[in-house]
Amino acid sequence: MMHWLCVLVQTPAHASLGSVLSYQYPTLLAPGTLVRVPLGKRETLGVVWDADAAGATGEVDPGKVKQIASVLEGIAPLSAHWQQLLGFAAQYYQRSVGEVTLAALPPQLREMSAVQVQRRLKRTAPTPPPDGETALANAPTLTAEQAQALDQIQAHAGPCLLFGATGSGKTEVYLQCVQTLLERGPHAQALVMVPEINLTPQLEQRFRERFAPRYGAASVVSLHSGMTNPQRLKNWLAAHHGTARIVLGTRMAVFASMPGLQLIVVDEEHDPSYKSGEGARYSARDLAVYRGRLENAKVVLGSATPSLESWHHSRPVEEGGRYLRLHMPGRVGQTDKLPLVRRVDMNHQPRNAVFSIPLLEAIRERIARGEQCMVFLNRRGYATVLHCGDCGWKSECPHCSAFRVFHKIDRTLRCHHCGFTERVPRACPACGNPDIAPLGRGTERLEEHLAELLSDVRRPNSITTECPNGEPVRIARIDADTTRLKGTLESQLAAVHSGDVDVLVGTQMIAKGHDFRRITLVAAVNPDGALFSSDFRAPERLFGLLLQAAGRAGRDASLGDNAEMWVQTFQPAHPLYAALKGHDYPTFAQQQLQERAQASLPPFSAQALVRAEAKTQEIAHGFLEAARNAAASEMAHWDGWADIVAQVTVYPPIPMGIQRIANIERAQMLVESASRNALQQFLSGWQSVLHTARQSPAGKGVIRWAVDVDPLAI
DNA sequence: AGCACGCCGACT
DNA sequence: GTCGGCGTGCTC
Repeated sequence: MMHWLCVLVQTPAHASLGSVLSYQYPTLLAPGTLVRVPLGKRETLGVVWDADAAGATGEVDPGKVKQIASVLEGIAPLSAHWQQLLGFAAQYYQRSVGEVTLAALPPQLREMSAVQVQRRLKRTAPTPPPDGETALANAPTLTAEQAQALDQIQAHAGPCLLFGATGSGKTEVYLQCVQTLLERGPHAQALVMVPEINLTPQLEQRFRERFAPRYGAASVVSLHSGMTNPQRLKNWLAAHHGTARIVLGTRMAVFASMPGLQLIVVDEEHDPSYKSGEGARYSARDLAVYRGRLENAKVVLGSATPSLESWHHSRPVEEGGRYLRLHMPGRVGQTDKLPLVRRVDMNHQPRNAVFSIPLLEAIRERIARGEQCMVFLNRRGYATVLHCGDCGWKSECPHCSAFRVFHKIDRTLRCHHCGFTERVPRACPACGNPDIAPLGRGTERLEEHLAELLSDVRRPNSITTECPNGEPVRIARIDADTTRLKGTLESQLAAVHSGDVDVLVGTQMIAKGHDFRRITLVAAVNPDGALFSSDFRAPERLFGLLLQAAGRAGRDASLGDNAEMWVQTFQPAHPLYAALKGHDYPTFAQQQLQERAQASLPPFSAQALVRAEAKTQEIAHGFLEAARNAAASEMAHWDGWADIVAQVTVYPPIPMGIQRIANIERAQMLVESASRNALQQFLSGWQSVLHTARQSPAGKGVIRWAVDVDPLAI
């Protein structure tokens, strides 16, 4: 007697073949069992999802149903909760459940036969028994504020938003939260997520120091895409089998199989890195909240500048809030004084000045005192564009609708979108004028400019004396260009820590996570751009970035009293800067939420985006337009769909911000609804319409299309 | 997505 | 005469 089973396989989202296939096996396999199945001419990894209903009702040709080739013995079936999480993610983000599920498993598992898996499992040394007797590494005593936050987290059933200023000691709260939880039972597990791979090593070190003495070195593992496939498999298995008690990782870790999961921490929850940009465009933060409710695990979202979504969800319960908001305004073990925010009105500065006179003066003073400064500019390279004054030529990228950036260091013009790189022409390629000039400035030019401005300044002899020792000022630059090689970021950061650097110039890269103890001045040279961006989330990001940057200043108590954050702006009266001056996120958030409510923007509405790529803008537009029309003309007449379609607005397609990248034209179309539920239902029905449109003449020439639910950038 | 089959140009 | 280009079509 053969049992029929539903098995998930990895099929692309838009393939005509579904991702849930029927197979046979002599014995009934538990849902969640990993198997190898024949698919076409090859054999592939599959996940048993269910007993086969389609087979039972005769929807598939019985003659076509093949047999499961082998079972991956030794790997326990994935839990029902895990299946539910992946089912939800697939449905919510409009992808096939097979694609999402197989993508959530370690890549190496997909390439291993049952025998190889068996060998691999045997090779894994039996984990050393946890020595429950050894004392934990000394945990610092919590401040009253931290202790209170911890108590409330323990007592509260739903998700918590830990709103804590930079330096308020959020990580210590996470650590102790994890600690209490691990002591609750020998199988309890915690998941801690951070936005970037860069941040995992220091986090791992901190958790290891605290927990390895008691629970063993194997109790803490990381999961992120920077690891080798064998490492990832090893750590995934450790999480799946429960030997790893603490899993640290980036957004992908939200899918880690953790049978004893009891706590999920999402640090820097506002960070856009939690939103995946390809495949299923999931938000690991949102899935963490879903998963927490599903598995009855505690969820802690932490940030000094929460996303407006989370802030809104943590409004008082009486107003409908669903998260508990916990405020930690103080800075631990440091000066209580927050850096003073100073706005420089650039309208009253010499025209085209990059550094205002007072800012430059302030930087000089700091250097003379042996303190460090940090200067931000969110644009790498030397100049944003090369320009010919005679004929008006500009360094456009031939493959993209964007300018190539001038990199002086290797004298190249580089497109930051497609990577196309050429040597800088000697003369204007259009008219031969040898006098082509750089326009706009990036970090490279800023570094050079600053070096000129500070060429007369000499470093002090040591930190303690103010006598110049004759050495010129040292300026370092950290951005994606200087850290391309692995390990360079670490060595550059070390140079800053050791005090070898007086001024650090960089992109937002330097604002995140790193504690520079001797930096007392942080300056944003030209942050105004985000105030006038068409992206309604730009102010939120800017505020977060500036506040985070301000937090880099004065982390050393002995120097903290004069820590300053400088903002050069042409809009000194802008409410964003006013709120920044008061380090007042709540006021800023309230202003923003008011604007969003008035404009019916998220979180007061739900959005999705359909993006299409094609050889021409007309094709991309045509496809989107066809799908849009079909929503109004066809879907509205489907039985019972009129109401749903009526609750949803599909806006006309528009070219994307950067229309063309690497010779591919891109267009997008916004879908909006006051009801998240209606939007969800609409999208699930619309999926087939989009498929049809892709097949129809209008879809001819479309290279790719994708739905992005809850998009971060529009 | 893989991996076939399938029909037209330059090589031992 | 074959090796090989990537165009369309199928996979429980």
